[in-house]
Amino acid sequence: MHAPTPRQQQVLDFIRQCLDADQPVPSVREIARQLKLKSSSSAQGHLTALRRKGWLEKAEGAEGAARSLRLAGETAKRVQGIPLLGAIPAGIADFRAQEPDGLVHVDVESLKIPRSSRIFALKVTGDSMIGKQIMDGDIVIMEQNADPKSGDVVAALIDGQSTLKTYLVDRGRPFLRAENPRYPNPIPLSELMIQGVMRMLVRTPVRKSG
Amino acid sequence: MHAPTPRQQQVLDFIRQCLDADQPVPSVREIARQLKLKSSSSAQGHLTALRRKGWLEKAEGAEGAARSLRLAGETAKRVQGIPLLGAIPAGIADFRAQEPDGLVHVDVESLKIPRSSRIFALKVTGDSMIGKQIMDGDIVIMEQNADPKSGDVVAALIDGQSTLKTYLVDRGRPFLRAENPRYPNPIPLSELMIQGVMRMLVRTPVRKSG
DNA sequence: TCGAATAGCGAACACGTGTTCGGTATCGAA
DNA sequence: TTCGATACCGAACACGTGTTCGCTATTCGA
Repeated sequence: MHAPTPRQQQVLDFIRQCLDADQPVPSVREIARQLKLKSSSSAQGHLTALRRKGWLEKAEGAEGAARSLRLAGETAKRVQGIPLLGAIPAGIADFRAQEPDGLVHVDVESLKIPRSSRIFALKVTGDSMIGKQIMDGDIVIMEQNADPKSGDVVAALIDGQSTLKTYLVDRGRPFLRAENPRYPNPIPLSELMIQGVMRMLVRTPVRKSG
Repeated sequence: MHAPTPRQQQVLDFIRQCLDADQPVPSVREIARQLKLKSSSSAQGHLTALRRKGWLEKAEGAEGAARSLRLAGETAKRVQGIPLLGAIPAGIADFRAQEPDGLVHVDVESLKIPRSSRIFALKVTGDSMIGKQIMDGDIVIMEQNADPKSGDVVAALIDGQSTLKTYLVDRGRPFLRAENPRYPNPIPLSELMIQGVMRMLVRTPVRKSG
């Protein structure tokens, strides 16, 4: 990807400035006006150069459409709002009714999860997974209805409470383990309900003030 | 805010669908075509109704501009592509030249970082921060030029290598500590260059196949 | 029964807008 | 020197596009 020339950089800056100000993408003539160009074709030249260099894109099938340019690498489709459920008091049937505590925005594409899967997020409480470097306050993104592999972290429904455990298979027998020496020993996977498999972890450290 | 009628809901759905597919906002006639309307004015009617009810907005000063409608409540772009730098071989001056290994997409708004700050991402290698529950392979999002508070995780330039350390202040004297008993002891913060302060951590566990 | 809201049609106007073409000029590398 | 990239102008074309106007029809309360 070639670097933009200084003049082309000004075009990029202006476009970004418009988007940051929550304005629509500027039109060719708006760009020309901003750069004090007297012809729209001058701006057009910079735009085609930037597209050739890969800094700007058009959505597929939007050729000729107004204000349809896009800054490369800033696509929106990658990101989804994921419902953040505090603790899950009941089974999966209640998922729809469960009021999310908020939304977590995550680059879903990087997870490589099939579109058909439902995704939800949990806020971790307690240190039961400290051995897997999962702390109190972390947010885990879970894929519902996924097959866990041995070693995966899963959310399991135990005594009406959703808790994180490590899913392990030993000689063909699956069981769950809490990654903390203070917690009870292996739990045989009998009638437990696996609610989801962890696909991502997000931590936002507490910000000190002052 | 009045509820949209079923027909108006279809318009909203179509607009959202376009945005999710990373397409530009549909034009009046594109909406008409989608709803199988034979006149653009029909679609226009729904749009004005939706604007009156508060479901759609136009950016200030964008009256009459093409494709400048916006779903209400979806104002600023929450997500940004953050350059992922593998290891930083030299000082901050080289940041611009540093070719990013990729982009990490993160909900920047949740970080509450001022717009003026530069943000970058590092892939963690090694276990030097295991005591802070940071593993090999994790990605940390750093804010450049930020004031670290005691206890913050920072990226510091030591011997031409960027490494993660904990920043601590003891009796007014700042120093760095690696969160791993096997690693050397506290490092006095003399001529060290703090490159950034950790604001977020993202972990994507390795996916087993089969 | 009247009126407002909803839903739709067709036509037309006035610009907005992307795009193309031909032309001039400068600068640095081959 | 020639060539390509960069940079800009002016003009023009062809649609895209938002918007308005007049018209008809249905539905649902008041």
